[in-house]
Amino acid sequence: MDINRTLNDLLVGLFRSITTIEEQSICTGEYRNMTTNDMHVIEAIGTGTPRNMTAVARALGVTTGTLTISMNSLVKKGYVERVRSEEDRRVVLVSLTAKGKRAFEHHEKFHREMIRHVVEMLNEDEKRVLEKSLEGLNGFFRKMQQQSE
Amino acid sequence: MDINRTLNDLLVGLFRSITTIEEQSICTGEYRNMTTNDMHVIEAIGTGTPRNMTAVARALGVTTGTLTISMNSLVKKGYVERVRSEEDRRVVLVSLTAKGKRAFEHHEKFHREMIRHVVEMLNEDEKRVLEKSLEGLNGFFRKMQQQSE
DNA sequence: AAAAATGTTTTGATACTCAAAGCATTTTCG
DNA sequence: CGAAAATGCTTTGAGTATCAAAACATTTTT
Repeated sequence: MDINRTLNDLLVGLFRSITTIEEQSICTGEYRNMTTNDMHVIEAIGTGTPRNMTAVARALGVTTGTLTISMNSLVKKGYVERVRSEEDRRVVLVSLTAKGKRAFEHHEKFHREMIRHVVEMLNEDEKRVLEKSLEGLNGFFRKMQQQSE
Repeated sequence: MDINRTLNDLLVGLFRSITTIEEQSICTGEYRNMTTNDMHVIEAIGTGTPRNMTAVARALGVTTGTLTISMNSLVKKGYVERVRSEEDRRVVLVSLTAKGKRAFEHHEKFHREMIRHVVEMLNEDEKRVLEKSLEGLNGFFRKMQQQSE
């Protein structure tokens, strides 16, 4: 079962790479003062209609307390806008500023390039196989996660 | 090109799952007081002959200052042993204690299980496609890394 | 109207990170 | 040889990230 060894090494290597490279290639230039965490928060807020803190926190898997801290920094850096909801004044709605949207787009582009690079070397059948494998993996992990809850 | 979108979502989801599940399933039981970071340091030290701080720090991609802090905690928790080298008294050699080796083994087992589960649900062709895709990703990251150096 | 629930922020504590300064030891070279 | 440079590690100072629990404001329930 040598393929197991290979897959393991690949996955481990990939993990190390993704964290470091994503950081290196995203938090640069105009976005130099942005951390990886900032980027993930921006990604979770998205470019649609404003979202409240609880929803974003849940999407990120952190507490709202933690998210408040992140937002403080993002607002100060000019990526995010905070508005109290008029309908329910307990709620805080967050959304991306123009600068925040540019950063979002920058991140998306990184992802698209990454995918393009992988997909480029696969034919249609292989793409479908990859999709199926990844879905299987996702299912497995979802199951594990539910088990431990 | 809707498959690109799907693949991207799958990869992003997968990445999120793996980090949380790894944490949940490793830092438990006997290893409750261990952080993910602790685990990665233990992994980098390995079960072979003692290694010096600089080598371990480089393997982890952190500064030696950061590693010193991690080591303080790991030594206090009883996972790691620190010894000044006799040949070159500037050098500090770190190695896993018996408890540290058990933790290492526990982590390895998690990886093996994960891979086993993944591989189990793929046939030979699918395995090869997955391998090829992961290699593609690795290639992409290597290229990016070289660019930014 | 009082009590409970909800949404967010604040607080207090711990972990992780880096750059730069400091310390001890070894190597280099005049 | 002996001073200067280099090496290996730790400490320091500062910033970010994290959580649980307490505090606060507002809305909903009773």
